[in-house]
Amino acid sequence: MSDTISTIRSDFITLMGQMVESHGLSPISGRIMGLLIFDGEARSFSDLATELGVSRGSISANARLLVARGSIMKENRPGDRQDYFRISDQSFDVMLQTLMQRMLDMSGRVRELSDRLPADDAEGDGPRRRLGGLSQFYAAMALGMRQAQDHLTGDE
Amino acid sequence: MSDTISTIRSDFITLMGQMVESHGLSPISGRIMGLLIFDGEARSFSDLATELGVSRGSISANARLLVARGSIMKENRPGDRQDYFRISDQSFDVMLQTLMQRMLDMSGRVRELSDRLPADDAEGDGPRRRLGGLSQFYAAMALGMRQAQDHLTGDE
DNA sequence: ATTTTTGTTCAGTTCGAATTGAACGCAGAT
DNA sequence: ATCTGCGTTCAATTCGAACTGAACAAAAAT
Repeated sequence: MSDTISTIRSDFITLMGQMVESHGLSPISGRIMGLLIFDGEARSFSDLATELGVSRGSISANARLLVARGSIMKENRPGDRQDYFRISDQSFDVMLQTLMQRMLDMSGRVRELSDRLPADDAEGDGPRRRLGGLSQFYAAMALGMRQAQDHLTGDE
Repeated sequence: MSDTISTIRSDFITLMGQMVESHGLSPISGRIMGLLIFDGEARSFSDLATELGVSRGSISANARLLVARGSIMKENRPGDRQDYFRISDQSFDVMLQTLMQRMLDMSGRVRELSDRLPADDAEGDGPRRRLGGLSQFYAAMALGMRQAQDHLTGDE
């Protein structure tokens, strides 16, 4: 079988590169996260560029973004000028939080519009009600994610 | 104030064009849905092209996709060869279902990889555990969306 | 028969996000 | 002082998804 650990590792990194697009991140950001999740320990800036086969410029930009989000952490070691990165304990939570925030934003924006609409005429059915429904939809999604969050942090 | 209904309608359509990107749809698909949600009633193929200011080719492709997803419905009227479209009652549910399915897929794909990994050595901490955690993460997201679904269909 | 209306198809174009790569500044080593 | 290694920056490039628009087929109207 070709099921060596390094094959799985490589597959996982590729998979992460694809999956994170639904989180609004670039492929390289996903692959960085994938590599750091798999390895667990801290890896150097150069390692990332070499192992992922991408330019240092890309590592710089993407790593900075991931650090800002709280998905990964930058470490600096005395006597070593290289930057090291490791996956953050909250990396999953950050993903969840980000998605949840986006849902709340959408809910709010739709609610703003629906609130400016005059009351629907006749028996309930009108634009205001429909937009209100969409706003509720996003609010329910956000709530569902909060429950997912509770579920994940609860039994640990 | 410039808060005429048509302004709000236009803003909502624009907003939908932006929001649906997180659902993996194109801007035009979102604007079609936005227009149909706002108006509630059925609109003709030509109306959509004219009001949204896009090519008929785009309407054709995007409307077909939305019909296939179950987000909108095509109507044909006797003695009128135009196609009419209206928002589907399940349009919100389809969005939810789609996202939930994606989460389940991700959970499964990560699980596949983690299952091929040898048991972690030492005290629990290893790649297998971390990938397992990610798989659980996506599973929890899917569960959260099911709860959102229940929440939405429950109190109506 | 011819013209018009309607939706589909697909080759070409547009557009922007992602990535590259070279220039740069900084800091330690020689 | 010079050189080397490290990370940042930004102009240029790549690449693909989204969109266009013209050609087309089908069906009704003239």
